Parts: sequence; structure tokens; C-alpha cells
Amino acid sequence: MPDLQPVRGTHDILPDEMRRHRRVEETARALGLRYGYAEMATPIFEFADVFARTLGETSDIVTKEMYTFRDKGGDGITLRPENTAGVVRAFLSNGLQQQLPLKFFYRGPMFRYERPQKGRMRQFHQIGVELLGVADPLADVEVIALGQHLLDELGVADRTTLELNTLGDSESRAAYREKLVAYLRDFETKLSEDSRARLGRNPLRILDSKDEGDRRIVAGAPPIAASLNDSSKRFFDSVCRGLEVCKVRYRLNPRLVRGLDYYNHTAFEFTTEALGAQGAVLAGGRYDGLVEQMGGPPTPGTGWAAGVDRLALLLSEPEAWAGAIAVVPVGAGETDAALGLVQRLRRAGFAADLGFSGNMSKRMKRADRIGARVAVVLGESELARGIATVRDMKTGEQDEVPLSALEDRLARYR
RNA sequence: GCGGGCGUAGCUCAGUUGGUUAGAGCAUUCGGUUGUGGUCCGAAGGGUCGUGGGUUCAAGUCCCAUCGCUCGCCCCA
Repeated sequence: MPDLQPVRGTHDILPDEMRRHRRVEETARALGLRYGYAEMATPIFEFADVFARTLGETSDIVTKEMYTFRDKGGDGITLRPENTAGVVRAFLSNGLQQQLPLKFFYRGPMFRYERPQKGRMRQFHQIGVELLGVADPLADVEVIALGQHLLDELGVADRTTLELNTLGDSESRAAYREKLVAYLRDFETKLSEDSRARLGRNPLRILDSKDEGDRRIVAGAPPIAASLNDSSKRFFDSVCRGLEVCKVRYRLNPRLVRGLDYYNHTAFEFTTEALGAQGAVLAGGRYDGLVEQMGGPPTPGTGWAAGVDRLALLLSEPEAWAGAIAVVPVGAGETDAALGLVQRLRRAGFAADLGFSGNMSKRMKRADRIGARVAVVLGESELARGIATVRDMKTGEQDEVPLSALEDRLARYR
């Protein structure tokens, strides 16, 4: 007998939670379409290289969080930890370079081998958009505006804050990195252990440290802004101006950086206080170097990903199901008539339910429990007269309706 | 991967300084009601007390390990 517990960091999504997931995903899909982002899907696993090469060999995701295994053919396979790399791979595999610009929406499960926490699982779900082929900052503005629009639509915007920063182009980023490291070297012995390790690998991340001592040191660090070259400055100004035009409110956060190597220029994060340590619900940025890094032609890109599970946690109570029409046979003699009727109603576009067994009292009880708004009672006396008793489950009022007129009478319950 | 807290019925929880047959509410099922749900009344089912080991005459209770959940760190959606 295998262990009946699901694998650590995974869980079953039962109907209540599934409704929330669907609401997040369907709202996003519909909204994405309105902005011109077409849904696509990539496989949930790829050759390990697709992620190892693009996310940065030293990133935590690659070094300790990937689900990687050898398949029977000996290939190194990785369960996708995120989907941007997959989308870019698909873009190149399918020769879509000729059709730029391209806008994609995706949804699906992702996998990271991490210690589970609230809002953080080993199998989790993301939705995301990618906009390829547009170097103009208007592209960043569009994807951020779409993100804001989605959070508004889901009714969670009042609990999130948009934080915005720029990393500059690669030249600015490299220059800043140098300045920052030079500054931090002086405090090396005072930095936290984690941050000392990051100094060589990923010094920008130190800006983001939650350690008290680190924060004091970082407070005196040179700002990114001072290292930006003119074009990077202009780019960021345009993004900010565009957001203002779109009435998207943001907060500049010069310490916001990104964990993945392929980001440049715009970095943003919609964060919430409501999820404990897992603050980010929707985050992304620009990744102009990624396509080239994967072997394609230089192609700019920008986009974001959002955590479906996290957004689902923020959603208010799921809206109750509209409720079916319960067809209730009084006795065994009316079973066939009831079966025929329930199927006829379903074909006509109604949600209709036929309890499978029990006397009338049982069936009424069940009708109540599934939230039926109306019960159609079929008994011997009804059938003899070619009518049905229609009972409103809320008011308790009931009247007799000719069988032939049922669809019309029930129209408002469709 | 590191540190803290918590595991008793489907859910929320009680369970005395270790003591005999582990309880309640809600939920479920059945009955009161052979043509009417919600309310009410009655009854029933449901537990290897997370798991394994140890201490003890005796462990839900104490100790150790382990698994899971949870909070924080790391990282990130």
C-alpha cells in the first residue's frame, strides 16, 4: 500500500479552491485577449539546458530548486520552474521570428523543489504574458497596465502595491554592479553570512536583504540611478510617464532587483502584505538579452508571471453556484418521466439535476443541499394531467405548469 | 537547505499531577414524516490519539526519532 499522503509540496485542488483558480485564470485569459495576448502552451518539461542556460548557472532556481531527472533515453529533463524560457524556446523552435511583435498568454503548473510555506508549493500554478519584439518602453507600460487591470478585475488591487525599479541596460547594470561591490567590500565582515556569499555571485540581491545589519549598510550604498547611462534613464522615464498616462500608481523601490539573470531595464512587482513572507503576487520585467542567449537573433522581450495559488488565496469567498433545477419524481413510477425531463432540460441549456435515489423527502433535501433554486415535482397526478409542480425553493411558492410550457416557465433559472 | 511552533473523528476543538471503555459541537446517515427541503426531536456510523521506538504496573499525556502542516530565513509567483 503506497503512502496516501500526496507528495510534499503538492496538494489536491478540491472544487472550492478550483473555482478560485478558474476565476483567476479565466479573468486573465479574457483580459489578455482584450489586450491582444493569445493563449499558448509549452510542455511542462524541457531539456534541462533550456533552464540552466537561461536562468543563470548561479541562480538558486538552477542550483537547488529544479526537478531534473534522466529519462529512459538518457536525456536530462527538467520540470519547468517558470515559463518564460519555455515560451522563448517555442518562439525559436517554431520559427516565429518573422512574425514579430508577438503577444502570448499562458497558464499552467510549474515546479520548484523548495520548502513549502503558505503560498509556496513545489507544484504551483502561474499565469503570465510575454511580449516579444518590442524595444519601446510602451511595451513595458502595456504589460504592467494589463497586470494592474487584472488585479482590479479580481478585486484584490486594494491589497497590493506596485513596486517599480530599473536595472538599466547591460552596460549600466555592469557599471552599477562594480560600484556596489566596491562599496560593500568595505563592510564585508559586517554583512550577514547570506550576503557575504552573494557578494561574489549576485551582489544586487544584497540590496533586497531582510537582515537588519545588511539594511543599514545598504542604506548608504550608491543608488542605481547614478549609474544609469542616458538611454537607460530615458527608457525608465518613459515607462514611468506611460504608467501615469494609464493611471497606474506605483512606488519606486530602488532596492527591487530580480533573481533571474535575464532581466534588464524595467523590474516590477505587485506585492501584498496578506500572504506572509510570500509578498509577490505578480512580477516581471524586461529581458532583452534572453532570446539571443538562447541562440536566436537579438530580440527584445518583456512580460510578467503571476501566482495563481497566491491570487486565489487573496480572492474573497467564491461566488455561489447559480444552482440547478432539481427534478423530483414522487415515486418509482415517475422515474422514467423524470429522467426524460431532466435530460430534455439539459439539452435546452438548463443546469438540471436528478437525485439518484430516495423518496421524495430525501430528494427535496438533496435539492436543497445542492443549492437548487427550483424543484420540478413529477407525481402520478401531475403526469395524468400533463403538468408538473414547480416549486421555488426560496419562497416555497409552487404552481402547476403544463409540461409543454416548462422551458418557458423556467427560463429565468437558466 | 537552516531555525521556531503545532499534529486527538470529515471540520473546529476538550481531554486534570500519566490511571480503567477517549469526549463535545458542527457535518454525515437513518428515523419521527408512504406527495415536499430549510427548523425541531431521537438514534447511529465515524478514532491504529500522525508514524515508529523508549520510560513506566499503566502513555492521548513523559522522552527520542521520523513524517506532515505551519511561521520565519533563503529564494521566488
